[in-house]
Amino acid sequence: MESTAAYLERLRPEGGKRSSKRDLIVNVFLRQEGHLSAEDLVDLIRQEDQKISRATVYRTLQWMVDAGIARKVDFGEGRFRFEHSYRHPRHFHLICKTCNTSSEFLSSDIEALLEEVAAARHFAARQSVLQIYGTCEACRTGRRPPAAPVPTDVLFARDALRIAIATERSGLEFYARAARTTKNAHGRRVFRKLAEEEQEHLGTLERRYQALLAQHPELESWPTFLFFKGAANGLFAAGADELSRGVDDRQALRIGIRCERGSHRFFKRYGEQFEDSEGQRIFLEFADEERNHLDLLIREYRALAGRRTAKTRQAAAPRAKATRRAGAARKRGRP
Amino acid sequence: MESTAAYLERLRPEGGKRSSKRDLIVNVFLRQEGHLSAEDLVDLIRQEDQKISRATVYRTLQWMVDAGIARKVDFGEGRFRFEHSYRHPRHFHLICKTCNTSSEFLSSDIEALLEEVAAARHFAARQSVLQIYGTCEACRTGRRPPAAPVPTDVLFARDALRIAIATERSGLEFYARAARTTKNAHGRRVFRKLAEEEQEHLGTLERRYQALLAQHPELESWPTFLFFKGAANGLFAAGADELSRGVDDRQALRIGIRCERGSHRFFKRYGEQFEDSEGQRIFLEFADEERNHLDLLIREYRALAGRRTAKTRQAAAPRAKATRRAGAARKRGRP
DNA sequence: CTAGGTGCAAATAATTTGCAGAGGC
DNA sequence: GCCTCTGCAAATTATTTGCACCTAG
Repeated sequence: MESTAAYLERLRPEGGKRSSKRDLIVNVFLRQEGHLSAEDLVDLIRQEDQKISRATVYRTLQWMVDAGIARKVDFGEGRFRFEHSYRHPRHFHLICKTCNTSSEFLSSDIEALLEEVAAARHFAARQSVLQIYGTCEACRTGRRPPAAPVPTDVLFARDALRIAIATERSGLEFYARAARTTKNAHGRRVFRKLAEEEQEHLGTLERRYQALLAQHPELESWPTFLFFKGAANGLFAAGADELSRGVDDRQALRIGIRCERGSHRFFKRYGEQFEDSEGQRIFLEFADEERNHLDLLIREYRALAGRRTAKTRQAAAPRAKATRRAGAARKRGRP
Repeated sequence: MESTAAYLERLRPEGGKRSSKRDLIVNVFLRQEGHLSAEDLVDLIRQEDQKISRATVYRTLQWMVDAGIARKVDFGEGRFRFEHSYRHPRHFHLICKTCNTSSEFLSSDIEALLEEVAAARHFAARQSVLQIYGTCEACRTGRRPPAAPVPTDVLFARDALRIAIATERSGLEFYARAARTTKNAHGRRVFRKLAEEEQEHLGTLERRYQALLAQHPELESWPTFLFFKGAANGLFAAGADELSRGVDDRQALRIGIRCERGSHRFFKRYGEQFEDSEGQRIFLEFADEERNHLDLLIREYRALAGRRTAKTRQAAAPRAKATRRAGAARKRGRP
């Protein structure tokens, strides 16, 4: 995992000079978890160095924002707060007006809808700010939230893994069922192979999830950070549903392709947008895995469609539609 | 349609005194369309009365916010802007950093996802702020946007009508197809009756849409304000799709019930949340219409399920599931 | 030695407040 | 007459800037 020192070295702008003051401010800032106002940070700094000027803190904050180390956030309080990007993915905020705390979440579904809105208006979106104001659970019930805070990137990784696991699990179920129901011997082999691959991926993911849990024992007590309906709950579940209504091997393959494509997109989206830390590695790896599934499915689909086309060409001939679809699938596959 | 005077009378707080200064400020403010800063408003006011103090403008803005006449919005500029609620539904913002203009949209799908996130965190949401920052079409292409601005509530009404029309249209298609495919004579009558009702509603809605268009000739040149996939594109289209794969009358009714329930919820959501103007009336009327469809479908479903249950009870007996579902539907229906 | 970096104090910018007088009910 | 509203000027708050000095490269 990348250290704060390596992270800073990577982001430090060209032509700047080192300075012990700035280093102190940056280090104190990166040690914090929450959303600090400039004043908060001045107070923290003053605990270690009485003489640092407010102006220097402001200037250093601006420097960090320019370098991409910090993000300036506006909770409508009439002043800005700052959060660091180190091991801290992009996110939205829930802001409690009672205790003035904020918690974070990310929703892939919302992000997708935002993109659609921007596209419909021909608007080149660069950044989205989403804040839900209200009262948090702790303030309404009096219960205190769990003690030790978990870094956001860990929550992100946890949820990404959960989504991946759920996806692979329903994928496994889907292919296992397909293997059971198909009458065609080759089809059975294909689906069984796919089911085995899913089984293996599933094992890898579950081990990784357990490892993450071992590192952060309280991890599971924290609420969902990353919301996403697109993969497991949406696509694969619908696919399994369609399957249970009885489809042929070709349709089953097509459903599989649709599902794998959806989850590949999900992992790619978040892998690419990750600025730092473990997250990017995990996600791009998942994206690759999904891509491999997709390729396999497309190859199989192509072969199956070809065989069918040949067979039906001998008998009657109304399979043109299926052949065209196979052609479209080929175009989207690898060369 | 409610006048500004009636609107103010309704919202004016108890125990306050009239004042010609405040009246002037409020009236000038309500005449504006965009998002004004306090300074903008001072400049506008000074054109009509040189002596009005900046402090009074600030105090009046606060008074309007408290009364619900104005909303304070923060575009991250370091100062607040204000927009009035008169004929101006809740919305989100697209903010162009180049020309500093903002345009508005609303997405029922995003709002639904926000509610889910808040519920998952046990967070009592009171208000959501969503801003997409970037560059607008006009700034990128140099083309100027259409001249005469259309009030937001009119755009809202237009899109609501479009959604309603699309919903009714696919509902009509759905029922017409169901009437055509069912073998059962009673089922044919039921679906034909439903199709006729949809036809009539469709006519009403289309006339209303035309009337709105007559009032605002440039209306159709404005981009979508209200985004919603839940009704026409989502539910009914999926329903029609299911139907085309061949379902029996009972299933068709169940699909209809699901669709009508979805669109009823949509209209109720926006009808209830409307603060003012035409919008609320239109939406609640739509909600009622959808509710009537829903009731009719539930009655028919109940009757059909009853008949089936009686019939199958005579022959074999594995219909318990269907009867239980009919019972659940009854609970949700009117007494 | 020289371009940044820093501290201090003053400037700015948006908004609020204390207070004395004006005005509606 | 009382209580609210208004104008003016001063205060407050968050942030930036001018300037003289300091320090790393």
